Amino acid sequence: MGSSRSTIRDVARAAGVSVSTVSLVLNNKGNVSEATRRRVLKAARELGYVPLRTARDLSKQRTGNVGFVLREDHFTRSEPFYTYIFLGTEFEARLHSLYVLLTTIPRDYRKGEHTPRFLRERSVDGLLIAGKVSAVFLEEVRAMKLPTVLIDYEAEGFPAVVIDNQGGARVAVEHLIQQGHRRIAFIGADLRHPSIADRLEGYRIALERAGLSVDPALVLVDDEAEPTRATGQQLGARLLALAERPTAAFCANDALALGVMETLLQAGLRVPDDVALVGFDDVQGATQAPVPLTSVRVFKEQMGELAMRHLAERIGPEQTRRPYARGQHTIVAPTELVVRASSARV
Amino acid sequence: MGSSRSTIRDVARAAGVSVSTVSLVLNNKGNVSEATRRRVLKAARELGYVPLRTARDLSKQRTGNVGFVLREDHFTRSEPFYTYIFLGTEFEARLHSLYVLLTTIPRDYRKGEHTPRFLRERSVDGLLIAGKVSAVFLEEVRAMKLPTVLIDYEAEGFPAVVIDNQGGARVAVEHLIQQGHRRIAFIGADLRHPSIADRLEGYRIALERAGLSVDPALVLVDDEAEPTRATGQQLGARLLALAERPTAAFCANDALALGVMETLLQAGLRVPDDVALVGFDDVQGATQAPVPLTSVRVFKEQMGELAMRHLAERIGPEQTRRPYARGQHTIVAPTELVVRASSARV
DNA sequence: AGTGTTTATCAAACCGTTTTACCCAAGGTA
DNA sequence: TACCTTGGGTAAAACGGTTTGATAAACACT
Repeated sequence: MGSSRSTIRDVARAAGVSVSTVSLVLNNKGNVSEATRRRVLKAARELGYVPLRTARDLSKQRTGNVGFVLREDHFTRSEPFYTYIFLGTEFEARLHSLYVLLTTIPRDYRKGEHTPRFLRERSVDGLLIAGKVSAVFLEEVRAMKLPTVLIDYEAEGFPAVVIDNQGGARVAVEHLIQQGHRRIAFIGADLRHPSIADRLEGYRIALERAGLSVDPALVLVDDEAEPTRATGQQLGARLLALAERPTAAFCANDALALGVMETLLQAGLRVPDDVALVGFDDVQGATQAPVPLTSVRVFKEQMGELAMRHLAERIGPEQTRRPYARGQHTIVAPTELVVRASSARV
Repeated sequence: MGSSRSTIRDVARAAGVSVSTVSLVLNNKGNVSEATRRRVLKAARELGYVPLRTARDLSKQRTGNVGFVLREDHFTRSEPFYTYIFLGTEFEARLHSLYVLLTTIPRDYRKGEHTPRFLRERSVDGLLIAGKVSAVFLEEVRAMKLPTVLIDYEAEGFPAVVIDNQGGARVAVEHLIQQGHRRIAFIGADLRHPSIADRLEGYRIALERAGLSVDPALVLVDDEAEPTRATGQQLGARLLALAERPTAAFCANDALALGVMETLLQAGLRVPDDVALVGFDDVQGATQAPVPLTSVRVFKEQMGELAMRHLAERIGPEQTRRPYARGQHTIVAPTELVVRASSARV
């Protein structure tokens, strides 16, 4: 009936050694003869021994948890972008024997009021923050001196894992150029968001490298709007109204691109024949669009993995916490262009 | 500089009492005079004392965690149904001082291979399972004798929190009847899914109560398909082909309803004038449909809360674990009809 | 005054690990 | 032979709480 789980003492008794020896074996530490090591491992296996986390963590002076924070509106939006990132962190966490505590914070974060519980209770060894969050929150985190890694966002003093926005955009636009396009529009929203600004920069670089000039009239941006489908529809209308219409458009994200596409199709234009379109993010809806959308794919799980790995390195084991090495701070996750019908050869 | 966090001993010293007394005060236990109680609380506050979770949990012989398991494809689908449920559990967990460990399992779960880590390591006190999962997994869980609550799914021997599918469907159909409709179709998919079967049953009951007979020709079901938008489009076509067309349709979920709507509109019919539509779930897309969709709203966060509360009761404190009381097992979460344009008065 | 009962408090044991400091025997060196 | 090392092992001290059992003081009742 040996119902309740077995402890390290049981293993020690079964193997005929001391508790400390068992611990040493199980943690690959100290000098243990091959013979004893085997006896211990055998006993542990036979008893189905699994160390108790709470005991181990208490002893090791750590919590064994990391927090994953993102804005609620980001988490619940229909494109599961951050959900995939979370899954990536969860996957990598296993390799470091960490548990991930996921929590959301409101868009308009107020200090004490919304502080995640695990921060108040100090029951995480490190923190992952996904997406743009309130500066107030970042301040609070900074003050806690907790190892932290940002994902898909950047802020002074924090290491981060970000999309290669500029590179991805460049490749996308180079693709359009290669398809023979010369008049290529940029469709964007709020440029204060670093990702969008970087994508615009990638657009510029691609044009310049190809010896094409950047026509300001073709940079269609609504600086007050979010990069949504609705915004895309409006910008699509502006594109239609242009005196000299471009033959292609690179959109800062897929939502915008799908909005533009909708407007164009409704106006009777054809994609890609009249206007070719390329988006960014490769969301689920990209394949199901009326004209499947060429887009820049982002490896979301991979970003989560990279962030978690980086965080785990910072956390331990054994105050390995190296001094901040400026420049090694930001990890850039690669992208990939996925070509579909919306940019087929002219 | 008192850098490292303060312990219960610091508080005891500051308040001039023993460690045990501090513990008693902080847990509202035993007899403590009002004077000492205040001294202790004051000291704790001034030192910013927060009990260390690992220590507390080790001592209390619990882990302080509960697991939240759902299928990966459910988690990452674009309608954030389970995401909201998760948020509900997270919210309620705070009240019980529990942490929620979220993990996904694959659709085709294989025993040892995919077992969630926290189950192997036995580092949860209880388990929440959301949505349909592999029977193999449920077996494994059953064998662990871990307090468990299912959400939006049912299985023999497990308590569950489920949507009031039948009641919600009934109210939806009663609404259509009240609008003057007499020929009302049912649109559904795989009836093996209990929710869909229950919604069909609610449809039947509403008709019968109103003295209307159930016309088998109006029950449009594709038993081999998933309840998706695409399926809705096909069923919409079948509806159009009907000799005597119904004036309204109740759809087993919003995805189906939106598919039907698309087909109807493309065929030149008008909603609700020619055919009124009602869905179920009240997904995000319901408001943004060409004709905003009347739907049965499900309180997802609330379902999460209910499940977590129930689980917390089962877990403890103090072996409160009452013997299973059959009948108290299933908690039915209420629904609410949200009327929009798709079912406006005829 | 003596005897139970209740109230308020505390010392010590305990939870299951890791880690430290120490020990002993064997081998190597001067 | 006397004196280090070193390899292999252990007992005991953390880690920071909770809970139990004992105790002293205050109170109530004959």
